[in-house]
Amino acid sequence: MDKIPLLCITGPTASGKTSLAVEVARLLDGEVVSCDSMQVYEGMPIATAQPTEEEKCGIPHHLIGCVSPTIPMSAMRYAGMARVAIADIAGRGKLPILCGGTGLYINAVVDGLTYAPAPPNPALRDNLAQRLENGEANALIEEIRATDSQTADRLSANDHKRIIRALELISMGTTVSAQNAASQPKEKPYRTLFCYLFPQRRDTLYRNINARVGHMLANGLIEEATRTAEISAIAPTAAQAIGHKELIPWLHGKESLETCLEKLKQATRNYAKRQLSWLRSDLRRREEENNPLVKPFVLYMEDEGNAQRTARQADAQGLI
RNA sequence: GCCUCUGUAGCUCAGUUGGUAGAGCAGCGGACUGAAAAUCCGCGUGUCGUUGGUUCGAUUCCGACCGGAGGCA
Repeated sequence: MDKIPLLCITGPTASGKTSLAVEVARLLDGEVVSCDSMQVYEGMPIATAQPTEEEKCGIPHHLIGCVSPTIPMSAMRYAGMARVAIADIAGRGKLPILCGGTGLYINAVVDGLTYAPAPPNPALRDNLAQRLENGEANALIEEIRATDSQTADRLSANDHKRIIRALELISMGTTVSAQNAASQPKEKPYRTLFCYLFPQRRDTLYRNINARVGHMLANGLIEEATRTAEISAIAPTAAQAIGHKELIPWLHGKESLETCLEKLKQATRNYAKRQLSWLRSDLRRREEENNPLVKPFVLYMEDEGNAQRTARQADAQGLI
């Protein structure tokens, strides 16, 4: 049976993924599935730069603003939702276009990662966090080493999050290494054309980011942040979004608005750099893997006609 | 005009009891498999404001000058 064709568009924030996806969707009769850990949440459309109706140009978009911020999202939960959306779009004879900048979520979908039955365990996490506070990091790493030396070797004593997750898996009778080894399916779930949208120059990207913060401000970022600040039940996951948390010192009168906006821009630049680091390594890996079911290619932000180029690639790949 | 403080990495500042210097942030590179817009790792040569003097040797001590902050007039 033939695999569902999938076009994937990724790149750092403010690289122009959204408009590229819409243009390509119009050329190829597609629908967009957002792959963004924060755009899925409702109530924060400005900070997370969700596409507006005008930007969507009538193209249906999925998995945007559809989850309550009180729910903690995860790569696994997201992947499940995305698979349903992709199957639905393809079932209607349209081309699914996975578009977003959350690399881990993209891989969960494109590579069809599977997960051991080891859901987050809040009580255990609290307990371990407490022990880490008490400076037991090295002891905990030794605990990990007993069953999974490979992971223990790679962990830094400061990487509390990963130490906790490793022990969480062990408490469920598995390990990070075992989980990772088992997660790769024999075959990729889709026939994917994988587009990386990269900046040719870093300062162009940073200029876009700075400008975007200006637009957010003009479009009501402050009102949105104020509203979020009043929601006490917001999950820790959604609370991590860049855009609101940076304004809190100003809302509390501790910092000038100007300072907070600078911080916001800076946090976004730092984030974009991390994305680039992930994406470059992801591209390298896919090129080496040379899997016939996942074809990577690179586009540059500054180039004109990227949509046409993508459409031609999709055609050549038999995606349409 | 006088007095005091101050001038060290892109920014904020440490420091050298005289042997040419180091943190945080920024920036750059990397990692990342049920929190990922999160989390973690690595990378620090800069006329130590300028200019004279003392000294084997000054960014460090002394003088002058220039810039900044404050105080007294």
